[in-house]
Amino acid sequence: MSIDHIVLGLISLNPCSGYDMKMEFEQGGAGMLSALSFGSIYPHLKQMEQDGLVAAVQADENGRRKKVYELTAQGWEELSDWLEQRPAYPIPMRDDLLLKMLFWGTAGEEREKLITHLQVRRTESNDLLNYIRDWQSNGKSFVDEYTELVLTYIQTRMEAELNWIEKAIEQLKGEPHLPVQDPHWLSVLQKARKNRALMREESTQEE
Amino acid sequence: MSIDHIVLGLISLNPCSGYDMKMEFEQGGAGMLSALSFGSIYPHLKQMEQDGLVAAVQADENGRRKKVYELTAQGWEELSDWLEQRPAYPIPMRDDLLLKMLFWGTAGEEREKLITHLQVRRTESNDLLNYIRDWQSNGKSFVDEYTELVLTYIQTRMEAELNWIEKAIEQLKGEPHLPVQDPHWLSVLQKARKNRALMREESTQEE
DNA sequence: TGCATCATGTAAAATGTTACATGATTGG
DNA sequence: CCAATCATGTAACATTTTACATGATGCA
Repeated sequence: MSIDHIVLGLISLNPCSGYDMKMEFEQGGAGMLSALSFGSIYPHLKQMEQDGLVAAVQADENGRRKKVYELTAQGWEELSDWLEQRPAYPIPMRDDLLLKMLFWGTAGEEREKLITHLQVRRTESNDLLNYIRDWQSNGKSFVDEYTELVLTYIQTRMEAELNWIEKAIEQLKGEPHLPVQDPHWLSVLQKARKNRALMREESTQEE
Repeated sequence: MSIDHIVLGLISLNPCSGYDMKMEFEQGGAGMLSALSFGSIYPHLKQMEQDGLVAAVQADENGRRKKVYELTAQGWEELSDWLEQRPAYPIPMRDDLLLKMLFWGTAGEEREKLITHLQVRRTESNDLLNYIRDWQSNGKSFVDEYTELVLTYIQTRMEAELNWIEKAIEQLKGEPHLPVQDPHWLSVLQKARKNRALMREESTQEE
């Protein structure tokens, strides 16, 4: 997969300009699956035009100069080739909240703070879920059978996340659990390690 | 969030070397949330040592030279600061399969091929799910209450995905649906656009 | 008139990956 | 003894974002 394929796909839905694409990423449906900046979009379009994948038509919409791109035969070809290729398995999502939770215990952070993080996430995910629900019946966007399946996927994923958040918050409001599995006694050693580091700091400052 | 924070977190779990971290990303639990290469890990560790966030101890494990890193007081501090900061909302996941589905209709691809893609994905996701289930009771890895919640999250997400795949395959085996929402008649215009592009190609070749 | 939005583009800076170089040790 | 794995590191390369430059139009 590459940016070029996403660009090709967007144009296949509807001929559009670089600016239109950016809007699609920021406010449209494509934004849920990818993000792209102007500094990336324009040079790519330029290159793709040189390669004969897309063709620009100088269009003037409401008197505003605009370069609207359409796919060439070669562009349709390339898009089709990509679609048929076996999709790459998604690379791990770098999720700040989850990553923090992984280290929450050893760093000895307060449970209350983590609950707050989860509540914030709940609000944000809920907003996004509502946005997607609106989106597929907003009367403006193109939604075919395949798009609908993608939207269902994202909704399902969001709903599963919200359920999990609810349960996680409930659990964290209760008493802390002991480690489930800790064959090397890391949770025990960890406190000593941290204290040692802090001690060393003190003695250095005393010098 | 940055790589430094992930590195700090990994060391907080257990003092380790650059090589250990890579292994953790490839085969351990951290790999589900992030990926990192040697070319990224080593320079970062070097920089972080200079900045006083970590300290290297020349350790020899089984006669093999090894640089094991431990957090300094400043390192613990920095980790703690990051953990308390409001987590960034995860950036859109660039999922090849979903992206392809978004463009499947306009490109006029065959439904059978998409079903195959979904079946492959089902197998891969199923393998990953089994791996995670094993992981939390493999007798080797550290799993505390927070880690367990993260693992539950990933499992929930995977199960939701597998359910969705099942339903999607069923639907695609049936008759195609008409677009749910298409205010600008894109699906109608699209065929003409593609044909026009292909025609132009032919006439060019004839010259 | 002046600010927000539309619209395109470039160059510098940041960031990360791939490929390579190096060398020790374990196990078949 | 030779291949695989352990282990660290660098430099070239690829890619992307950020910041900046430019200019037109709509509207208050």
